[in-house]
Amino acid sequence: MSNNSLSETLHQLMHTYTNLLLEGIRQQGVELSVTNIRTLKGVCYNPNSTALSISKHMQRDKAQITRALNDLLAAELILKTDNPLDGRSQLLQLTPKGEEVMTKLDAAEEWTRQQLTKDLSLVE
Amino acid sequence: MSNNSLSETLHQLMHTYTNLLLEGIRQQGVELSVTNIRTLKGVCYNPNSTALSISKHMQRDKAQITRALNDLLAAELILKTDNPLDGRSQLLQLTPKGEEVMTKLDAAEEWTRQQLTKDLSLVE
DNA sequence: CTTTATAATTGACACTGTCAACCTTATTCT
DNA sequence: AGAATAAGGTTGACAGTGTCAATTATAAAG
Repeated sequence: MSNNSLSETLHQLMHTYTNLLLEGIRQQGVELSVTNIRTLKGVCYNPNSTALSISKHMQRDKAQITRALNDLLAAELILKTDNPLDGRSQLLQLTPKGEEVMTKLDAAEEWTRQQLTKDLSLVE
Repeated sequence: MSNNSLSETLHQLMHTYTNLLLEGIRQQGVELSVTNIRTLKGVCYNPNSTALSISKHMQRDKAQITRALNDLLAAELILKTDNPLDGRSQLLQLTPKGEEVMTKLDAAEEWTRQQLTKDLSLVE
C-alpha cells in the first residue's frame, strides 16, 4: 500500500531538509542558492583552495564550481589571487563579508538541524 | 578544516544514492527519469489514485505530477480512466507493462541499497 | 621546441522544483 | 435554477542543479 522504500525516504528527507535550510538561510538575510553556499563553505574549509581542488574535494563538476565561484565573486564573498605556483589557477579565500556570511550560514544550519530534529521527534 | 556538516553529508549521500540508483535502473533496461519512476511508484502504491491524490500523498507539485503522468502515459506504463465520481479527474492504474517495469525497479532499488551498504561498510 | 597534460572557462542540454494563470467541472448559496 | 466560488487538472515560464564536450591558456615532458 504505502511506499516506504529507501529511495522515497531519502527523497522526502532531502526535500524537507533543503526547504528548511533555505528558510533558515533566508531568515539570516542571505540570498544565495544552496549550490553557491556549499561552494562558499568549500572555500572556507579548504585553505589555499583552487577551483579544481574544491571540485575534487566536493566531488562536483568543475563547470559548476566555476559558475558558483563567479556568483560568489560578484557578491564579493570571495577573492581570487594569482597562484604563484601555477599561472593557470588562482587561490581562493573569503572576504570579510564572506566570513560574515559563513557565520550566518552556521547559524542557519544549526537552526535547520533543530527543526529537522523537532520534526523527527514528532514522528515517535 | 574539513566540512562534516549535516548539510554536506546529506548532499553527498543523495548524490551517491541517485547516481547508483540511475545506474541500477539503466542496468534493468529502464529509461525513465527518477521523477517519473517515483511517480510510477506513486501510482502503483496508491490504488484508485488521481493526479491530485498522488500530488498530496507525495507532497509534490501537481504540475510536476501532470507532466510525469504524461510521460508515463506516452510510455504506456499507466492508464487513465474517467473517474465516475468526479468528471474533473481520472483514475490511474498501471498497465501490464507498467507492472513489469515496477518489478525491475524493485530489483534496481534493492541492488542500489546493497551497493550503498557496501560503500558504507568500506568506510568502517 | 613540439607535444602532451592540466586548470579553468564556456556552451549546451536534461532534470527537478515552484509559481501563477487558466480551463473545466463541482459545489455552494441565494 | 442561476451566479458565485471552489477544486482537479493542464500549461507556460522560470530558477536551480548536474553533466558532458569543446575551448583557451599555461605547465610539463620529451
